[in-house]
Amino acid sequence: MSKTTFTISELAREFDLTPRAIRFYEDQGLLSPSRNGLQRIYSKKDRVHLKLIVRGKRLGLSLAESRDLIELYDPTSRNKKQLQAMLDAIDTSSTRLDQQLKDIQMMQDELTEARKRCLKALKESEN
Amino acid sequence: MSKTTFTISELAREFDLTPRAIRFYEDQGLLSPSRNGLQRIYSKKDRVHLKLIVRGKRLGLSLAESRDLIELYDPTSRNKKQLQAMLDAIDTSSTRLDQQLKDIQMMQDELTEARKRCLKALKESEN
DNA sequence: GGACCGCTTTACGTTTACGTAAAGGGAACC
DNA sequence: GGTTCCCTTTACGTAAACGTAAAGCGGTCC
Repeated sequence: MSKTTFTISELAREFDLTPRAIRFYEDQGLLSPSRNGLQRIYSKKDRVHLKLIVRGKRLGLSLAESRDLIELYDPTSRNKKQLQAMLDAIDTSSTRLDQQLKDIQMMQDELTEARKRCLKALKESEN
Repeated sequence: MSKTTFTISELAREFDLTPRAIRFYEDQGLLSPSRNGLQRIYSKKDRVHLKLIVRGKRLGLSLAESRDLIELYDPTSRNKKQLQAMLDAIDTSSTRLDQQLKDIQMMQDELTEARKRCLKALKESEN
């Protein structure tokens, strides 16, 4: 049976963050751990949220944007208007990801060229 | 014959930036326009640099990181050690882009699932 | 020659995402 | 009961990336 709760330092180690950062995410409404006295107790759900946060960070999302994405996770107890707004948000996110995909492709191409030039310069310096 | 020089507001419009931002990039060493008196005159090369900057921004790069990438463009007048450092930097960048590619793939998958759940909730609300 | 326009510099302000003390709670070990 | 951990709160500090006045230069249109 796998672990179901985590301390702040466990999660900090796992995701290479500081406890300070994790508390800050809670402050910004991205996490909501339960408590044992003063100590925070993180659930599997919190861990999933953290995973989304660090992934978002690698893609340049702000914490506010990651929070919005996290909130897209659960469509229950929403009215029709809210559901339509969710669909729009999903489309916007997806469009952005498509653009990032193109950007990555172009950057990779340019890096490949840069590498070629670099190797050429290395060869020419060895004469 | 295509345009070879640009004013700051032309580039600002083209890349959807403010003149203030463009001047800031120069301040940080990413651009080096020539001058006509006080006025800045941007070359095609500057424009290419700007394009790299905004692309980097979309991928979450800092200006310092974009500046490093821009400097990878020209391997001339570098010694062997510098060329080796350039190759390492290229590898590091490429690895990061690979990770971002995976992140995008996962996010797209999750968005697809979120959309499904959303549509399902919409249907169920229409009974 | 005055008004406007676009560009300039200088400089202080702002947001985001934490870092970094400082001071304390609580359980565990000796 | 003292020390050691690991956690906590409060609060001020900081780096990055600009925003935002304020004040001035230089050409041009009327």
